[in-house]
Amino acid sequence: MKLTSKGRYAVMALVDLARFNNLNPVSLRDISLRQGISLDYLEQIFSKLRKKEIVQSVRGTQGGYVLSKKAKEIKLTNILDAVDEKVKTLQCKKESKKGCNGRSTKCLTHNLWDELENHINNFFEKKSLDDLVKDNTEKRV
Amino acid sequence: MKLTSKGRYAVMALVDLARFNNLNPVSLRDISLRQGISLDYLEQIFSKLRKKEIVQSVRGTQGGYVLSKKAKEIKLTNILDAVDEKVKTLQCKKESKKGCNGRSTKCLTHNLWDELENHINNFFEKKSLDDLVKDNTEKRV
DNA sequence: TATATACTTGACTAAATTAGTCAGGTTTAT
DNA sequence: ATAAACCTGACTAATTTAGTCAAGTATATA
Repeated sequence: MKLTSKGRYAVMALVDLARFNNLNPVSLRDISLRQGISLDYLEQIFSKLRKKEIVQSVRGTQGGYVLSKKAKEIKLTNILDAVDEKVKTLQCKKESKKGCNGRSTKCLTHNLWDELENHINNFFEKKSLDDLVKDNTEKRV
Repeated sequence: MKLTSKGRYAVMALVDLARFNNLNPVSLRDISLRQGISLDYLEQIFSKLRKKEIVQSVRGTQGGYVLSKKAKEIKLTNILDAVDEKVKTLQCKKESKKGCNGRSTKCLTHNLWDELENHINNFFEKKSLDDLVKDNTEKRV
């Protein structure tokens, strides 16, 4: 089980953005340089973040991205959701009709994966972008 | 982020095994049929479980597998560890020397992934095979 | 208004991982 | 003897990941 780069990058980029957000739009180029993430890849990621209204774009020179909401209101769930980085533990949900509907001996562990999903999502619900920025500034002070 | 089939199968198979463990060794063929998992794949999985001393094999006719310890003493961590289904959130740990050692602005989110790892592992530490078997028998009664 | 900066979009691809299959074994109860 | 069951290693198709590449559009500013 792993968290993929796309999800990590999205969070890293947004923390970076949030720290400079007060003043001007932040360009992907800057984020790319600071965080060491490919610019082209960042563009893909921000396209998704924009569609989910987590960031807003400002075109043209001196353009870039700004947060659509306050950092406190952006939860990790929102970010990871936006880039399709969901927690998937159950296969049987997809093919809902077959097996795993309580009758058969299959999916002895159905409840377990549900619990796990909740457990993880709970973590993501609690953490806001603001929490992460604070964690970081505290550490450097 | 997803839990792969190997991990799910390992847990499913062991819950199945644990339920019949009292009497005789349980053959992979039976587990394969009951849980709908390919026999060949189960053999790979059980090879790993055996190496980590979670199960013991009994060869020959009427052979199969038995738990090495009591179900209460087998935690989910142990199972998932055995089949290499660890929680991997951080890439930067691998290439330890580069970046992410506190100096650079990289890895603003380092602590976050650590926290997440702990959060998930905590869940796996608490759950024992016995818990899962009980959950299941309770449900059917 | 020319131009550089920066966002926008879609197609493409190499590498890695996953989820197995396949083909051969060896062991042992009956 | 023989069938049931474990044991091992090599192989592979499909999927996912982590990008790259190309060709734009929008706009601040000199």
